[in-house]
Amino acid sequence: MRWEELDQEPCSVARALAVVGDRWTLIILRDCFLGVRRFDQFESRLGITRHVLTDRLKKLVENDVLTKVPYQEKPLREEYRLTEKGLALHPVIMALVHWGNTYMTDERGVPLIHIHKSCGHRMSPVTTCSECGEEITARDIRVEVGPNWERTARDLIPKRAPNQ
Amino acid sequence: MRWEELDQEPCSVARALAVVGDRWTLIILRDCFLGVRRFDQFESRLGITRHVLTDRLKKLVENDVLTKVPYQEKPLREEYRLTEKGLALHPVIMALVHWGNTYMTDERGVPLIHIHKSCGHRMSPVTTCSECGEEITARDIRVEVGPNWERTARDLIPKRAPNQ
DNA sequence: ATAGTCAGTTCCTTTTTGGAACCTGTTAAG
DNA sequence: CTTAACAGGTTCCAAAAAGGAACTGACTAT
Repeated sequence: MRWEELDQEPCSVARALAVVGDRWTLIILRDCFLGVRRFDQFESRLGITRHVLTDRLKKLVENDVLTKVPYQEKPLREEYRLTEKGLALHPVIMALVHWGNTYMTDERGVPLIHIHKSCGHRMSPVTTCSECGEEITARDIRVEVGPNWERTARDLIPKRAPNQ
Repeated sequence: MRWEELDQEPCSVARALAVVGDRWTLIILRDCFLGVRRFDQFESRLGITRHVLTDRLKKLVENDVLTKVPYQEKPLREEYRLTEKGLALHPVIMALVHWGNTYMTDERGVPLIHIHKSCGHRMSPVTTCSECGEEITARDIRVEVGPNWERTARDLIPKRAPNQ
């Protein structure tokens, strides 16, 4: 499968990754959430090549994750800001940060900490059920095929091997 | 910056992405969470080339996200299972699914639905504060440099541009 | 004896990335 | 008035990664 075909897949993970699933995009977005907005800031902070940065920013704008906002004229200069769709990726970034903090830190501990403005505490993200509010883990969830997908997507959920 | 240097970065997102940040890895892990465990199942479901699949599975095992478990001898056959570290990526996958469901669905609606076993409802993931339990969004969080990082990481949080 | 299964490996071509230099419109410095 | 700096790119080429197909090796089933 080629990468461009991925957004056609009957799977929201695949479709999400068609937009944000490459080597650099999520790191660019991490910087967006830290307030970085300009081409040269991304470039110097990330160590990304200009070519790839141009391409990724363009794709993020095309997919309505970022939007270009002029901050001066003569010459026209635009900065990149997160849209609502882009801001909605915050849980993804937070989940990655939390996993990195848990499993990938060295003896100095976590590089950045997150303060919940309204309660004032240093926090970590907890994924909960929208219906009952309980914390959820992988073992708490059962996956089913969506109502309009029965016919076309019978392989979305794999059959278990005999020994499973 | 080369990709292999990314796990040295003083940022948990970068370190997490050093493990799971490439085009295929998170799709492989999505299938792991659906119960896929064998090489040929991944291959036929994903449309990935064998070469890349071999490489990604090997890296996931090296990083202790998956583990190889023999399911037969003569000839030796091993399947890939999520470790605890791998299971801990569930919030990342759930966040991606939810974002994909919200912004990338077509007229047929979401392909897969998630049932919370204990409450029985169809649910979506909500990211909350570990300290007060409130739902959090990007605007509710302030980021600060961790206690042991003041000297080395003064650029982790960018200075704002004058017009911001 | 022949075909099939599983988990790869090898070989070759195409695509993507890394890295450096160059371009365009404008303001600032000497 | 000439030169330099800045912001946000584009162009060019070499290196790395991915796609695609065929091959391997240790078995099992027909």
